Amino acid sequence: MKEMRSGPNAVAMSTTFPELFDRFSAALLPAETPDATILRFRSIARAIRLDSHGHAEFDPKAEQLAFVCVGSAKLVARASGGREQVVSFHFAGELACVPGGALHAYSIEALTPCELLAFPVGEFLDLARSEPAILSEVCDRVMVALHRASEKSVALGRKTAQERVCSFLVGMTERIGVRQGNGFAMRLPMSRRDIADALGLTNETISRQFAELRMSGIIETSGRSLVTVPDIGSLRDLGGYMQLPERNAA
Amino acid sequence: MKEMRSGPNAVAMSTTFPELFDRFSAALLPAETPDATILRFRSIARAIRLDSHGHAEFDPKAEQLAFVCVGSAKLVARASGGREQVVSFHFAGELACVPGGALHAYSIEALTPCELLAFPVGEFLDLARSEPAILSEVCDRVMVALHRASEKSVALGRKTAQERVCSFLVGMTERIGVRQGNGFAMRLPMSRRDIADALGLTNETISRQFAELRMSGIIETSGRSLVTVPDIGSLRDLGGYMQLPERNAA
DNA sequence: CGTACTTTTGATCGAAGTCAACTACGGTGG
DNA sequence: CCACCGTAGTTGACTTCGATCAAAAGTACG
Repeated sequence: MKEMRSGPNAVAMSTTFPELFDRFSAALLPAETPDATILRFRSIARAIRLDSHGHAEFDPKAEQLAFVCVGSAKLVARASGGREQVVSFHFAGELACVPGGALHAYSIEALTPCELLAFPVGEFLDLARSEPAILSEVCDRVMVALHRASEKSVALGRKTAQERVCSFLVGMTERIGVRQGNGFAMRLPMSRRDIADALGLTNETISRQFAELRMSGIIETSGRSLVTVPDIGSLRDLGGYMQLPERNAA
Repeated sequence: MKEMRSGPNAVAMSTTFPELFDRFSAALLPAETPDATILRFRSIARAIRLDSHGHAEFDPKAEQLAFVCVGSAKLVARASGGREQVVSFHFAGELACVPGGALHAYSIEALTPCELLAFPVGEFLDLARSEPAILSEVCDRVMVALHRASEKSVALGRKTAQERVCSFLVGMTERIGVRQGNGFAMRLPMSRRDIADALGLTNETISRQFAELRMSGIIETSGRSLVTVPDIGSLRDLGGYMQLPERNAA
């Protein structure tokens, strides 16, 4: 029971536990799941409510699955010397895997007010085993996370600052962008610093890259968080991606 | 059937398909799996035999699961300008996830002569759904891969060259090292260049870091591939890891 | 035993980091 | 509603770590 500790900004909020759990079960538990199983998932779920910038630390030995019910969050790893790496960003409806027994310290931090359900992986998978459809859904989601991590390692390992920023923006338009003519508009919930920590850069470098992209008309910004991309193609061209030979009709 | 294309070094080798498949099924299919299911796995498995440095390209649209039956391999992503990132190394008995529909081009390349079984993910998971134990095992392995990727992104995003090399060596001792007194010895199947491509550095930098570690007595080397680590603790201290507060007895 | 490739070592360069100062956004209270 | 203030973001000057370019030395292969 002591395995989760919430940070200073952890705060009571509106949504009730049943409401949170409903969002989880709507997303991950198939309709035909027996009530008994649902109840057992309920009994291992732990609600975490975070104010903006609030953070949740977990027992470093116990791996967790965290379902984001509302809001958005980042999964952060800490290395020596206070260095932070944002491993992934997560939006409502997504599942985050918080490693246990790792050599870095992981935590989940809220980008916006945020409500999560955390499950110890072991017990979660034990239950899921009784319902292949759940296991299959979890497996799919973990694979998506792995693919994102693979793509990201290319950026972190081999790309320039500009390419990293462009790939980041391409990825974000796909996840939270709303179509706008030829391009996209989006409200980024994370700070320049968060972006820097995700891309292995500094906030100054992010700022400079945003400035350049603004100059060349690739993006427009308004306020701290609103970004519009008039033409997603030119942004993608700057992402350092492999030019795929496939060019046939969909 | 045209989804897999083997490179110039793909070559015929000793192990027969039934032998390869047995290794796969011993690792991933539980004893109680019905013969019909085993047969269906067999029918979607595709054997890939690679000479040292041979490579296998896959249909970029179709995600694959590749089980390494014998030998060792690297999962490589290619970005524009011929840049390569080694996403992960894999040894016999491990499962590699080759992303499909990605913005980079992925391939598997042999470090040593190597034999794989490749499965299209969709069909694989369809079959696995009938046997929760298989799904559960795959899920576990994919999570391990995700954790490694998370830890690696800390290295790529926030660590110095020396810290990256030390974390790499720490990870390798855990995977292929053989205990030797206080430390470990191992034969690294990958070249300096492979290590560089995995750590987001150059082969020159790897060479220089190895030289420094040799100087300070942290490692000893013999020939190109033999590395011994007299004291794993001092190597770990240089890895830039979080100094975990946990210091209690096991 | 020779030869081709990998590794090592050295010298120089450049992209991003660091340090510092200034600006502007957006939330709070008057 | 507007003025104020703290934080986040921007911009500039300089530094640094690892990349790049080049050449020598070492391995392991035929």
